[in-house]
Amino acid sequence: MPELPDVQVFKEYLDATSLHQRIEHVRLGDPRRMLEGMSAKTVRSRLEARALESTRRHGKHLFAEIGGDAGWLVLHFGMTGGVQYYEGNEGEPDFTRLRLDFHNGRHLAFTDTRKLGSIAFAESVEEYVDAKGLGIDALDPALDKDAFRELMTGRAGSVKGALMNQSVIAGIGNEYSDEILFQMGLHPKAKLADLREPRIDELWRTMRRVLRTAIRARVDTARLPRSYVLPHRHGDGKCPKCGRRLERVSAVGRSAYYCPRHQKKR
DNA sequence: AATTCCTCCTGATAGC
DNA sequence: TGCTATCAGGAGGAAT
Repeated sequence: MPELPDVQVFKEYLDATSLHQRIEHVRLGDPRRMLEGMSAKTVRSRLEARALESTRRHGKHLFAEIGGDAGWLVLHFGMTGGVQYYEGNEGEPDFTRLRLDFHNGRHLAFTDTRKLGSIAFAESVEEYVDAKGLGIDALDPALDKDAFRELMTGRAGSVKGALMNQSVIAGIGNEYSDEILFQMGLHPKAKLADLREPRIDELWRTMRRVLRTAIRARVDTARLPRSYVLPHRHGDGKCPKCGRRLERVSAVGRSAYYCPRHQKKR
């Protein structure tokens, strides 16, 4: 669920709430395999008595720079992750997996109901991105039309599969790939090889437009343009263009929603 | 190289 | 009420 636009909103939320405050104490809440082998003690020692100084985002990963050249905290949100900054007397949110207690009595909670996210540390953003084999961020200015065309050329398989492949382009998941395909009029199983150059260019423009529009809407479905399928993407949702019932098909191991009238295989 | 299937996790929901 | 099955869909790994 948290895809590029959601994580961008989390980033801006951290920027507005959690920077430059001394971390007095760190608490972990049943993180189990979310620490990828790290001990709770390691997590505490890397954060306590320091502060978060800046943030970056790459694809679906959020990075927070730890003051004193102590590297970066890396958060991945899985399907149910989120962040919440709150006053001391409000009580910890449910499913808090990592909690930073700041000097000013406020707290930052990283919550994740299903624990499919992760907490890690990295020496630098580049080092982490490289180690994980992540592709270029979908909104990286360096991913221009030519670079995108190059990435999409010579690939077998579906458009959806390429968009969702984090080692090709980082940031797009099931929901936003559905929206991009809907805006393109492409079926979830449409093959990349069936797209000619002008359509690839259109895909690049559509991808960027959809992601930027979602960020501008603060990922609030009520604020998305009327022409977007995202708010209708569920069991008995209707196509915003024609009112027809959306269909569901399994594609790239996920449930893809699409309008059978507007989305074709090529 | 790409896709399918399985696993990790938990909560919401539907059906009996 | 309570049990069971299914779905949500990020990502890694194995099999195809």
